[in-house]
Formats: sequence, structure tokens, C-alpha cells
Amino acid sequence: MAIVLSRTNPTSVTASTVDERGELVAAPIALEFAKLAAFVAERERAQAAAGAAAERWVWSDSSRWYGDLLNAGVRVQRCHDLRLSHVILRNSTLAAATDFARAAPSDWSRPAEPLTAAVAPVHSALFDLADTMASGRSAVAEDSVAEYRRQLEAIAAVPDAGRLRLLLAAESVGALIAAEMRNAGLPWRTEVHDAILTEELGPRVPYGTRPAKLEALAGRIRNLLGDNTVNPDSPQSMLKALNRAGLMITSTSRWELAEYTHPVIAPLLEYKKRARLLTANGWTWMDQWIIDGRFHPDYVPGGAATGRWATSGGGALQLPRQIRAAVTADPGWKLVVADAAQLEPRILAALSADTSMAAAGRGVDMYAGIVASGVVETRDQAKIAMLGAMYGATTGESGRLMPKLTRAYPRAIRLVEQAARAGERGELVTTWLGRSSAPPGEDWREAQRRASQPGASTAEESRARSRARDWGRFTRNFVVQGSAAEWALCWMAELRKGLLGIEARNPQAPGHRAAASGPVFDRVPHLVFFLHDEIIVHTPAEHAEEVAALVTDAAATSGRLLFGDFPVDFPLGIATVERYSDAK
DNA sequence: CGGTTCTGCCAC
DNA sequence: AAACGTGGCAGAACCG
Repeated sequence: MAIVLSRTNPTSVTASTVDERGELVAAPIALEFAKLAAFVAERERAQAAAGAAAERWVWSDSSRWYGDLLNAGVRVQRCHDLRLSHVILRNSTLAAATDFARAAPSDWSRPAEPLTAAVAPVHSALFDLADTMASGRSAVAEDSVAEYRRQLEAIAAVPDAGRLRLLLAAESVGALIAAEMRNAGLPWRTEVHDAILTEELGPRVPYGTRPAKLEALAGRIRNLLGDNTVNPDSPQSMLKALNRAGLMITSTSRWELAEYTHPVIAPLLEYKKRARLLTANGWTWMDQWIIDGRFHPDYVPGGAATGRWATSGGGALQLPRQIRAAVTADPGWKLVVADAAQLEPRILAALSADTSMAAAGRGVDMYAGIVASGVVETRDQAKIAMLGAMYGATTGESGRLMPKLTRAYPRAIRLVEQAARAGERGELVTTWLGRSSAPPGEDWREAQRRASQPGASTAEESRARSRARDWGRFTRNFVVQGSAAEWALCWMAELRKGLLGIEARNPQAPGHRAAASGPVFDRVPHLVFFLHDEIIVHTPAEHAEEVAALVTDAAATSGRLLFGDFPVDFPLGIATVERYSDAK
């Protein structure tokens, strides 16, 4: 049983209970939007009280619907995200033969519009609908029931749809988690952050002016170059000045500068490092993104081409290690920080059923395992070779090590090579659970067409070959990165299930209130951060040990969900800490 | 002047 | 050594 929520007009919502084929089982209920949260809360409560399996909420876009519910203090157990599922189903090669995949694209094929408001409930679905209508985008949805039915039909038409079902479920619960993490926020101590900034840059100064330590470095750079006007923030200005000083560099990038010996190099690199901190995560960033002691990034599930999550605003994908000490648990709380060790190589071993490679990953350090098997001589070599295999490196040390890897792990290497060849031919590739790559763009195809014609110039031919190889590297990586993203989704989904269990067993847990969390998460362990292969749970200290065990169990369960009995391990690095920076 | 592209660097 | 995947972002540089 599922309940499809759809908006009928700016002030009301329809709740339609449907069966497993998406057929209505009762007359739809009309609700005022303002009463939706209470309605959902009551249904969730009643199911929990009855010990029944949770009903699935079906809606167009979890970030909107669930964002609003969370703002109203209401949590749900399960959902089906129509838009995310639509995109997967339409593009998956597993569903290519269905009417659903063959139908013309609709509004459902377009990505959800990004959230714009910070965290406050100013941007509710209610207002969004008005915006949507005003912007001329057809009032979605409101064929949500029909869309759900179409998706269920499509899945039913796919032979052996088990993996695809798992993917849609994982993607949907991922969308719930994304909304929950945004709502809860990452605990952030601005005074710690400020202390780091002051240490690195000098005391805070108004936006647009250089802090003292940066100004001092800029002065040293000017002196050493004998040029009073050079501006270290301007690549053009720096490049000219360095050329005049006899450094025949072609760019001012860090790696090129590091190749030269000159007194100005050290202070310049130091300047760049600190200036980066100021512009990317300085006081301006802090003012803009830290609200009441929490960082609330806007996660975008499925936002990357491979199915990885993207984020928008605040740069959550790139929190520099420099400032991670500011991520600090509330008093009486802990952070459980975990990351999957060498996730992608392990995923590759499982995808290709390469038992030798999986065996090398039996320990916590897969690269050490590869060395122990005598494939290469050092851990560094093992790492470079593996990354090169997954990214498509052809030159340098990585390229030179490839033959050794191919000899030791022929199945794994064959899998990535085949994915690369498919991409070079313009074909689609598909992850373990069924997410397929987009086809190459029209200009890519045009380039290939032109090059294959009789009168093609050598320039056209080489350009086309280069584009083909580029796309091959993308598809090569897609299968591994995308399948790893699926493992991570299942990991988080299992973990969330476990955390809800803790909550259910501790109904009135008094404990310490989390300082800045809203009513939904102020007393319970909850996910606060996710980045490709690592997670952070913010938990009352008394549950930290149990949470850590759940995190570890969830990783093992995810491995079994995806790969059954295939003997591949997914060990974690895991630490229970006060501060993120203490985790590794 | 505002909008777009480029540069360089951060994360996994 | 700077090729080899996925992203986000700020500020400079460029352009009409």
C-alpha cells in the first residue's frame, strides 16, 4: 500500500491510497496544505502503533515535500520519489524495451528545480507551486498517481527487476536522508572556525580587504620580485612578474610553481593556500552558511552523471581538512565518523567477480593486500595502478603499472576496458543495479560522423578519436563510480533503518538536547554528513557505541544486498570523536 | 555594466 | 609528472 500525495491547487493536496499496481483503493482525500503535516504524522504514528509495515509516501520530489514536512516536525519512514525514479527508469538499459522508456520525454524527465531558501520554511511546496505556475512550468504533477502507475508497470515489465527495484528504493530513501541531513545540519562551532581563520590569516577584516598575514605575504612577494604593483590574486599579473624574474612558467598553478627554485615560490604558495581559505571558507562563508551553529548544505541526490550526489551552495563537497575541527559534536553528543576503505576497487572486484582482487581486499587495506600478493612492490604503486585502471590512465607510472595489474586481475581489468570501449563506440553502460550512462551529446556524434566520412581531414579524425577516448574514460569510470554510489546509498539506507530502531527503543530518552537541532532530531542519533564514501552521525554520547556498531553492520549488509555471497569485504575506517578533524 | 568563460583549487 | 574520473565555487578575465 502506498499513499500518493499531489497538489491540486495552491492551497490543497490530494492523498490517494493505491495498491501495489498503483490502482486507487479508496476515494482520494482532499486536504488543506496546512493540514498535511498532521495528516502524515498521524498515519505514520498509527502504523507504528499497529506494528505494521510503514506505508510508502509517493510524491514528485522529496526535497520539497519532505523538506516541508521536516520543517513542520514530521518524519516519514519510506517514500517513492517519482522524479528520481522516473529518470533512472527512462534511462536504464534494463528497461529499454518498456513503453515507459520509449515514451516521449515529459515534465518528469526534467530535474527538480533547486531549493533556494536556506532552511527556514519560507519556501514551502505551497509557494513553490505558485512559483511554478507563474514560471509557466506546467503544474506538474498532478498526475502523480498516473505517473506512479506507469512506473510500476514499467518495473513489472522488466525481467529480473530485483536490482532495479533495489536501486529505486535506495535512491528514494537517499532522497529522504538528503532532506533530513539538510534539516538537521552539520554541527559547526563558529568560534573554532574563527580561531582557525585568525591563526592562518590574522584578525577578521571587512570583506574586500586583505587580512594582515595575507598582506604581509603579499609584501614579501612584491619585495622578492622587485615589483611594487604585482597582485598575487591576479594570475595574469603574477605570471608576467614571474616571467620577468626569469621563471619560464606558463601558468601560476601550484604544481608548476613547485617545480622551480626561487625565493618567491615559498611565500607565493603560502599566500595561495591562505587566500584560498579566505575566499572559499572564510568569514563571509561562515556568515552565509552557518545558521545557529549548523551547516545546512543542499544535497542533490543523483546530481552527478554517475548517480553520485551533488550539492548546491556552501561547497559541501569540498570541506577542506583545514577547517574540519569546527565540525564539533554538541555537549553530551559525539560524532561517529566512518568511511569505506578503498571502496571503488572493492566495488570493481565485486562487479567483475574477480576473486583474486577481492581476496587482496580481505584486510582493512586493500592496497597492502595487492602488495602482499606480489603484484606490485609498494602501497603507493598499488594505489596509483588501481586508480589509473579506474580512471583510464595511459601514461606515467600508472600506465607503466597497468600490465602488472592486468596479469594479476584479468577479470577486473577486462570489465573496465570493456566499459571504455563501449563508451568509445558511443554505447551506454550500466551500473550494477541498473543506472545507465547518458548517451554522448549531439556534437560528439557529429564529430564521429564527420571523421568517418571519406574526405575527413586528419585534424577531424584525431579530434574525433580524442573525443571518443574522452567518452570512454567517462564510461569506464561510470560503472565503478556509479556502482560505488549504489553501495553507499544502501549503506546509508541500512544505517538509517538501524538509527530509527534506536529511536523506537528509546521513546522518551531524556538525554542531552542537541543545541541547535529542530524538534525532529534534537534527541536522537541522526546522519549529518555524507560524501561519496563517508558519513557522519551526530549522536547522544550514550548511543555512540551502538551507532558505531550499526554503521559497521550496515556496510556489511549493503555488500550482501548488492553482491550476495560473493566474498568481497567492505571494511570501514571508523572513529567516535568530538571533532571531525580527529577522525583521521 | 552585467553575463559568461577561464583559472585555480578544494573534496572523494 | 601533470595525465587520469566525478563534482562546486570564488575571483579574474573577457565580451557585448
